[in-house]
Amino acid sequence: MAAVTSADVARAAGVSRTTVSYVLNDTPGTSITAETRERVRDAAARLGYAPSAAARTLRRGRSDLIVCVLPDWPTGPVVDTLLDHLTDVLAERDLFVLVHHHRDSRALAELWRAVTPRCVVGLSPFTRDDITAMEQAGIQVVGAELDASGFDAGQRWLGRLQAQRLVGAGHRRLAYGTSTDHRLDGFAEQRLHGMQQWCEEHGLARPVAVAVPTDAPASAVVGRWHDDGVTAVAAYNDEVALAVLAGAREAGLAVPGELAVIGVDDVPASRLSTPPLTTVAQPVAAHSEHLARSVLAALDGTPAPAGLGDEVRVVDRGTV
Amino acid sequence: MAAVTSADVARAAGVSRTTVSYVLNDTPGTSITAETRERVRDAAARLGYAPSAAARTLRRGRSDLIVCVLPDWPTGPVVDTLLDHLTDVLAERDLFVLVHHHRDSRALAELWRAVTPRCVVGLSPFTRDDITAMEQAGIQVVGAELDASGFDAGQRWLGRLQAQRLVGAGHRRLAYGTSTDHRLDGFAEQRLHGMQQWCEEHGLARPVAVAVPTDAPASAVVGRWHDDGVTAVAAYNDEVALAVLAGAREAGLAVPGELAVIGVDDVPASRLSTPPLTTVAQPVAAHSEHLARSVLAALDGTPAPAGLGDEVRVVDRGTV
DNA sequence: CTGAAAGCGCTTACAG
DNA sequence: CTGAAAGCGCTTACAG
Repeated sequence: MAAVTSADVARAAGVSRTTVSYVLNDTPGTSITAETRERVRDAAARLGYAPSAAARTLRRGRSDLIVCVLPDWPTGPVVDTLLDHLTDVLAERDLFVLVHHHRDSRALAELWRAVTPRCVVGLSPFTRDDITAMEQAGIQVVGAELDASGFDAGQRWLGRLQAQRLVGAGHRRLAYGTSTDHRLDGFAEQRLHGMQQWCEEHGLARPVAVAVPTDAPASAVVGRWHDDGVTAVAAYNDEVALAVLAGAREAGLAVPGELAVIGVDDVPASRLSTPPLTTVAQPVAAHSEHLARSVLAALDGTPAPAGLGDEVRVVDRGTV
Repeated sequence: MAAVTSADVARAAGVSRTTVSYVLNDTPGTSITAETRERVRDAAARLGYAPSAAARTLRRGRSDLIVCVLPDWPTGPVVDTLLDHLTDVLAERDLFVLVHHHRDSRALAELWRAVTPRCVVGLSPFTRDDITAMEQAGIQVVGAELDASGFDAGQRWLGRLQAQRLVGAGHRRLAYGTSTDHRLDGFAEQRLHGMQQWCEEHGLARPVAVAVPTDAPASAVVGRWHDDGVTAVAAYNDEVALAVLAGAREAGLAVPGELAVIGVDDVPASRLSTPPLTTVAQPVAAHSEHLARSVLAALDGTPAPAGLGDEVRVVDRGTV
């Protein structure tokens, strides 16, 4: 509640606001007596001076803030890693990362009335309108692929890889187990799509998606798959895969003998099931590095780094 | 990069900046011609005018931003729920929530040079210094218990409850399985402490904590416990409990016959193990509500809501 | 080596 | 019903 300004500090130290600013910002090229410096610092500390971020930002014409926009996904270790790395890298330039959990309730544009960051980083593609609004507000935009196509391709690749692995193990009749969390529909669609593409290219029947609740063993779904002659399931993620696995156990189906299962994410729990889960691991470290480099490139006006290779890999364990 | 200001809009619309501000902010009590209003809005849209958040904040003397400080914990569904609810509640007052992932690398105080929110919400207790710095910067502070004592008591309660449940099932020799993730040490200590307190109060041997890696079945640890005569394990959380469970299976110990296990969190995966995991569920909805109310109270200057009751409860399933 | 002054872009009494 | 002017708190040429 204080509201101590640089003028108060100046008065208390018996100098001008100019000097206060120079001292407190360590402005180079100004030689101010050690004694004066100390007087200023003392006064600032004594009064509990905290410069106004708004005034600073207004005057300098740019902010030291980077906002990272998180889509409406469940957060977890992957996003954590991304964010931590970004924060570390940007800390070296005295920049701060703040995270916005974007929900559809309010347009993103509203946010820029409350804060104008130097740069906005998106983890999923922005809409054209959002991009326009940010650019007009003088905000740099960095997206994991601004057009959705690269982003989607990455997702499809996961599905392709799952299909490939399953069929490589001799399966011909595949099913897809998707999540009941609708926030993930966009991903699930692309991953399923990739799997279907791959199957089509290899002359296999088109796999169908079934929603698998993850709050209980999915024995009913598993039973139906078995009745339909399905011998292998690609799951949207490890959580779904684990529910399928538990369902198979309840239904008395041998894994991988009677039903093969492959997940995505390589979460810690995937090593704990019996048998341990075969899954597809996403290259989190590479993604983090790429994102950080992209932001730096945008900030420096240098060309964006090349797109990420498809460094996704299958972690072979016991369910395929 | 544009840099369209309200002056540009005023010029384009043939009015003063005053009028632009009135129209664009729907300032009540000003009767401006419908025709003028339209001219202003048109000009703003045509030029892509985005008001400067910094100038707005500086002039009005307060920001529409709330920063939520997240300690260095792994994020997950619980934190998500908290944040989403807070964002929803504050959206009704045209306030925005931004999240700061706090890492020890930089002092929190540095952040207030880049942004000055109206209010900061902490999910874990702040240090005295941090609180002072925020108050001096004119920022309101809301903490889940500003002094750590209430916070710690809640954690200890979890440990007490686990002990109580285990002993209620007839066990006399208990062990504690803690996490290897050191970010959680603070919690783990308190939870263990609570369990030890309870045991002491009931004349039982003091349980010892053992770190349980969660990236593989914990058969070695389980074997040692068994050799020591331990018949029941309280786990730091479900992830640890699941590793213990998998270890018991590998070691050929019957659960709960030869080894009882109880977790904390009630994560989805806890329903999928065999047997399904007995665990302690934290009242996330109640916590969210309480946090949101606390922030509102701070904003309105009304008294803070009463502390949260200990609405933690045991979810009985198959491992005790 | 230090200070007086301008100006960042907005909002809001105050005049007319 | 609309505009000219002040001022939020800072930084930074510019003078001295």
